[in-house]
Amino acid sequence: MKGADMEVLIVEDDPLHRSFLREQVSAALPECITIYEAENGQQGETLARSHRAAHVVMDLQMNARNGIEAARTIWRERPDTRILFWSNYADEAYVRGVSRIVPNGAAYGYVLKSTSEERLKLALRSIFIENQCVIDNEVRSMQQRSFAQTSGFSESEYEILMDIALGMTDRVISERRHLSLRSVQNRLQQIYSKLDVHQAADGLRDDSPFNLRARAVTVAMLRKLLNYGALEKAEAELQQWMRGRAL
Amino acid sequence: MKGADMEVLIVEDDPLHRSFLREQVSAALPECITIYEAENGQQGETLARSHRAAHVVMDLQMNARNGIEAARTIWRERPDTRILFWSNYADEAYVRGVSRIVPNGAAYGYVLKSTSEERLKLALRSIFIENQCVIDNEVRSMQQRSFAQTSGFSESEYEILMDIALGMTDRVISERRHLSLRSVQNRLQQIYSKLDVHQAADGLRDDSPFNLRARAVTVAMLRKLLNYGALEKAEAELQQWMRGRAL
DNA sequence: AAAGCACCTGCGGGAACCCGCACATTTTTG
DNA sequence: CAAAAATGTGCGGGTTCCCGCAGGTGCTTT
Repeated sequence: MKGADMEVLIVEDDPLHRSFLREQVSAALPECITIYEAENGQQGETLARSHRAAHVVMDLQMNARNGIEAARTIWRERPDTRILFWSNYADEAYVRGVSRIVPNGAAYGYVLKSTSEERLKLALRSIFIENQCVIDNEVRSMQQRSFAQTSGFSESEYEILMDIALGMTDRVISERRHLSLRSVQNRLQQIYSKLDVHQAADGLRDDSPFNLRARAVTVAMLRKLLNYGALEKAEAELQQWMRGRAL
Repeated sequence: MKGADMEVLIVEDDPLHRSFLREQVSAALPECITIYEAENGQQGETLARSHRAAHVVMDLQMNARNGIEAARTIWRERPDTRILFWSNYADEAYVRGVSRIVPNGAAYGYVLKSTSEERLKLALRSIFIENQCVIDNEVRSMQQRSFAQTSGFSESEYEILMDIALGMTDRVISERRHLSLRSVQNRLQQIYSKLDVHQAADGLRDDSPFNLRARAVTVAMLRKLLNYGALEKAEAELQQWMRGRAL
C-alpha cells in the first residue's frame, strides 16, 4: 500500500482550515501527489465520484450539504473509501451520525480540530496508509457514553426523541413508528427519566414547573444529544414522510 | 484618531483564525503597534480590562464564554470601546443578541467570516480609525427582516418563545413574566401564527399533526430565530430565577 | 369625542398529554 | 432452562394545553 500515486480529497468549507489541511496532508504524506479540494459536501461528492478518490478528509459541519450526508453517498458508491472526519465538536449527535453510516470494515477516523498537528498527521498516516481506524479519545469516550447505559439512548428512543423535537403528536408518532399510543408514551416516560427532566426546584410542593415534552428537547440540546444538523435532517425526512402520507 | 500607538485585542478561539486575524490587522492598520490575543470571552474580558484596550475584534461563538457576553461586560465598563464582531453566521439570534447590547452611539461592526480580505481590512479601518459602524449586507438584511413585520417578533414574544423553548409551563411563565395565564396563551397564539405552525399536510382533514408548542421551538430553530448559544444563556438565567424563587 | 389598535384578563370546553396499574410477548442473562 | 429485563398494548383519570367568546384598559388616529 506504499504506492506513490495517492490522491487525497479535502472537503472543508472554511478556506483557512482548508489550506491548513492541505499543508498538513502534504507534510504527512509525501507519497501523496494530488490533492483535490471541495468547499462543501455537494462538491465533495462530485469530486469523489469523478476522481475515484479513495482518501477523503471531511469536515462535518458545512453549509451546503453536511459531511455526514456526503460521506454516506460516497460510501454507498464505494464502501472501501477511507474517510477522516475532522470536526469541531464531539457532540453525541455527530458521533452517532457518523457511526451509523460507516460501512462494515471500512477504515475511518474522527479527530477534533483542536488536536495537535502531530496527532492529525499521525491519524492521516494511520488511516490512509495503515488502513486502520483512529478515533480521538474524547470522541471515543462519547461513544462509550452513548451506547452504554449511562444516559444512553436506544436507537428507538433516539428516534422518538427526534420526533417530539420536531413537534409531532403522540398519535402521529405512533402512526409513523407503527406503535400503539401507549407504547409511544412509555418511551417518552423513559426518555424523561433518562434526561432527568423532573428536577423540581429544591423542595417545592409543585412537582415540576416544566412541560416535560418541551423540556426534554431542550435538555437534549443542552447535553449535545441533539444539534441543529440532526434536527434539519430529521425535518427533511419528516416532510418527505408527510408527503407520502397524503392518501 | 490617527494616533501611532493603537492597541488591538483579538478574541477568537480558533488558532488558525486567530493568526489570520493577526495578519489582517497588522496589514490593515500599520499604526497598530501592539496586538493582544485571547482564546475565549473570559480571557478577552480580562485582557480588555488590564490593557484598557479600546479596539477589539471578537468572535461570537466560543467555548468558554461567548462573544456577546464578553462584549457586554466590556461595554459596560467602557462604552466607547470599538468592537468588530467577526462571525460565521448571520442568525437572527446572534444579530438580535448583538444589537441588544450595543451602547448608544458606540461604533461597532459585524462582518461575516466569509467576506473577502479586502472588506475585512476596510471594516477594520472604518471602525477603529473612522469610528463608524460597518455591518455586512447579509447581516443588515437580517436586521431588517428581524424588526420589520415579516416574521418579526416583539421583544416580549421573543421572551416567551424562549420560555417555552426552555420547557416552562404556561403557569410558570405567567408567574415569571408577571402576566395572567390567558395573556401568556395569547402570546403563544401570536407566536404560533407568526411561525406558521399550522400547516397541515396538504388538504387533510386533521388540522395539524403537531404539538404546537414543541413545533414552534423547532421551527424557530430551523429559521435561525433561536440557536444553541441563546438557549444556553436563557437556561442559565432560568436556573438563577428558579433559585431566587425558592421561598 | 369617537373610533381604532394593542395589550391584558376571565371563563369554559374539547383535545392532548402525563402516568399509574395491569398484562402479554420477546429478548437477554445467569 | 428459568429468571429477569426489555418491549408492546389497554384502561382510566388528573392536568395542561389550545383557543373561541367576551369583555376590560390605555394610547393613537381621524
